[in-house]
Amino acid sequence: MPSADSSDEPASFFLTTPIYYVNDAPHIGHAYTTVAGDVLTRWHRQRGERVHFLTGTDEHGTKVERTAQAAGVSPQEWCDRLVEDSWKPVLRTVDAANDDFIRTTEPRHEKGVQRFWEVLREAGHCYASTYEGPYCVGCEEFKLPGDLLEGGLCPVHGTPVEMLSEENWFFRLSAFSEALLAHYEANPTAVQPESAYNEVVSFIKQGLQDISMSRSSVAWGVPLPWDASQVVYVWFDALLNYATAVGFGTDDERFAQTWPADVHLVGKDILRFHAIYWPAMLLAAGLPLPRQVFAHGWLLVGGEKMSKTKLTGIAPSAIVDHFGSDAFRYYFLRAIPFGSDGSFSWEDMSARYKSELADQFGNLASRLTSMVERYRDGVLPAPVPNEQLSAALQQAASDADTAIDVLDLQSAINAAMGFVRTVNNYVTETEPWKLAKDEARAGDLDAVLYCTAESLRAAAVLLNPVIPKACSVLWSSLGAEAQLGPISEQRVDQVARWGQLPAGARVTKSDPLFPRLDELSDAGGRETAPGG
RNA sequence: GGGGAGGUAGCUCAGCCGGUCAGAGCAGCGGACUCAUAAUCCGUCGGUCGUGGGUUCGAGCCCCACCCUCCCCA
Repeated sequence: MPSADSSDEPASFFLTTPIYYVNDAPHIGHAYTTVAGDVLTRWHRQRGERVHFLTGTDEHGTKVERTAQAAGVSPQEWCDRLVEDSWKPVLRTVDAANDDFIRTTEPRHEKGVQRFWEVLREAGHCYASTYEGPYCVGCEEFKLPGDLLEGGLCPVHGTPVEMLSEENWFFRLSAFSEALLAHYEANPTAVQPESAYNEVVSFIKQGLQDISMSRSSVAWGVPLPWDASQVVYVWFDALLNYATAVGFGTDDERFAQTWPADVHLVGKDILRFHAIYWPAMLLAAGLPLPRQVFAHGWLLVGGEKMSKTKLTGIAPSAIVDHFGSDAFRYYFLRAIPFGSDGSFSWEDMSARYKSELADQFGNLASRLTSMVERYRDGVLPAPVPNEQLSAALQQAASDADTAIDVLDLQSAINAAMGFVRTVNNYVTETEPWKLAKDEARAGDLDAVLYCTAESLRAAAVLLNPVIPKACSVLWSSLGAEAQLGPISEQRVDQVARWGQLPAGARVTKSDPLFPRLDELSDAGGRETAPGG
């Protein structure tokens, strides 16, 4: 994305996760999206761009209302509790540095939602009509055809649903088929990966139907400004968070500066809402469309999609408590091509932790820092050039940066880790421990130690978006902090400039970056066993 | 019911428009080395490419049928 801007203003990058349904129990699927967004935004920050990373919670709807009632509290109290006790802690668990957290029950959101639909209604994009659909009396709500069990039974009650109708307001979605198609034909990367793009385009080609955007049977929601008997249907409320969070309806100037989003990260299950309904809403309002909707795959456990009901939902903390947040972040992005489904297993997680994080990366840091301490009293020798390592670094940095542009997080990580491999190889081949035994070769030893340290400096910068805690420790351990400033301010577009670590930097051996862990107890155990 | 994705070494996966395409990483095995978190480096074993047909001089790669998994729509 070359920004043709000639100004000195740093590019801005606005990225979102979906807002998570507050009533769900947070599992690793939610954390996966959040982590991917966090890594992307950290990378963009290290490009020197102004970044805005948004996440939040979706809090309206009958289900919330009902569970709150069952718990004997108001829906608002119920949401407050879930947000504070369940959702915000997940961000800390996975070490996510979001810039904002929007809740759909906040005034800034509700105001924006009302403003938005008011605009659409005035522009003639809404009309009253009758909605008819399968309705479960037990749930007191309409179901989507896809929600029903075999034979048209309610998935909650297992009882037959009835066809019921109510007066609703409709959004003229059908009016935007052409415009959406034209947009996607002109912007083939606006929905990624390609399979998602194809799905969206063929769905639009089937013809879009107007869609009910309000509900009269629900109380916990944003009231329509012109019809207080109805609330905005939860999706048409939730999607607007991306706009209301950056000022739509409350701070027009800020909104104009920030919108549109560069990337909406979504799970493939909610692709249609983001790639069809949402852009159509924006077209209706005359607003710019998001530059890209990226649909990532499912996390599978034991070959099955995770779900709360099947007990396959794993809490992020279950993994982080054992492996740490860095390993969590690393594993899911490294092991699974972003955009594809991927399987999680404790075995694979353990194997990658050990082989890649501990043995390849962590151990390289140990090798270098021990040798500098042992052979040079912890004082880094003077910079010397190194063709081979410079070239490898240049390539890795460029490959990683290119990969990030297309959200290929796996390749970005592989590029950095490939460089780590090169450096391990370099150390083995140059045999500094032998040089150390020969006074006459002190200069050669200096060179090897410097080149290895300088390579680690670069590796730390490149991996910092993914494993920030470990890289920060390494950064200090290399004595880089004092000379070069905080690692988070190191630019990825400058990382390949050789010779940044200065002579005399204080190198100290730290605790292992990724210590060996105890074997996980009982084979295949833990709470991951697909519980019968 | 319609549409789509996928089934390739023990594991996770690459294989673009058919002709060194039978590959990588991990695991396993053997060797080198000792700075290091028993780490590193090198070498190596390993697959009738879901099943059955077909097209072709030649097919994981094309066609048909079937089996299995998953997704979307109805």
